Amino acid sequence: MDRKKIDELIERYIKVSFTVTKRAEELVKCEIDPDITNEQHYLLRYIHQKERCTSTELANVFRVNKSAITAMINRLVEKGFVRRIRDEKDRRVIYLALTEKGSNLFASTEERVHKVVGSFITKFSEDEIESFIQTYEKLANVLLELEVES
Amino acid sequence: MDRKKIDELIERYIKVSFTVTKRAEELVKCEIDPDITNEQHYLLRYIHQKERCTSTELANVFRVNKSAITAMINRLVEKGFVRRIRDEKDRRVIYLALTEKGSNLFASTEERVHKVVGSFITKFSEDEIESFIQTYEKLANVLLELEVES
DNA sequence: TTTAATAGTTAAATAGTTGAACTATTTAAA
DNA sequence: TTTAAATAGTTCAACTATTTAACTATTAAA
Repeated sequence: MDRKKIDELIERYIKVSFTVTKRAEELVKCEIDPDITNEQHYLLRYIHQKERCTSTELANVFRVNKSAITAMINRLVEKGFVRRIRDEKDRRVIYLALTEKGSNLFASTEERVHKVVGSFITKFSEDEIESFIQTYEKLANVLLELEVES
Repeated sequence: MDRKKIDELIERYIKVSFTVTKRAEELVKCEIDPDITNEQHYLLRYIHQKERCTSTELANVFRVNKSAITAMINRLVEKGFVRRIRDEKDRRVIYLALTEKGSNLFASTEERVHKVVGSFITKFSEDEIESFIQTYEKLANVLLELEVES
């Protein structure tokens, strides 16, 4: 691959990822309950998927400091969507889980988010979207592997 | 495409885009001058590319209210990276442009960002990355067309 | 049994964001 | 032509998200 082509691809990637990220965030915002933010919805998604998890785990997955997680989780706890459960074996650890209310909010919101994502994905052929996502997943794995080095 | 496959693709897309976005933001942050934020770098990039633009245009491209742009541009002006230029024909309009200092900062930062993006892109074959970006661009266009409807 | 490390919180500071109210200016309508 | 509507941008208050440093509590290791 020659230098010129590489530079062209880099420029295109930077531009397109900017556009898609901004627009996708906006679409998600339209679908979620106005009572929560996009980031809060992503937290609910992660906790839902794991059933329960710790602040340290969230900080690592969301790439922020633990204190940022404390602040966001506090808001979700205040709103009654998340609860803290102290580990009885290791009393330093506090597990986070969705409440009934949080679970319901997540389910109904995620259904709308799925619909809107689906409305775009179905504009592509199965082959095209499958190979797109495969490359995207490879890229994600490359980025995830970096962590080992740091 | 059957329902089950669609749902699988949606799940994979949501997951992978989350991961890549978070990790990419983190990498950019490592490369940019600690004196500016990622969003500020993206503003510098856009203004650089357009040579000059307005707040209204930035608000539309960055998908935020104009008052958010005012706040961010104020910070960049205070730091001496951006200057405001009043349009003499239509005195409501204020053009934004990079200063010499802003231009230099952007150039050196963008070089590092290019390098790090390049280090990932070159892990893929030209064919694979070309078709990945093509689909990504199609997706961006689908999202950009929505604007007309709203 | 001190010392290290780990898990999480608090507090101060800053960036980014929205929404409403505002100024200034230009365009359009009566 | 004068008044009303639209446009461009700013200000302000309130809020979320974030970092860094200092902190508490608890567990693991020397």
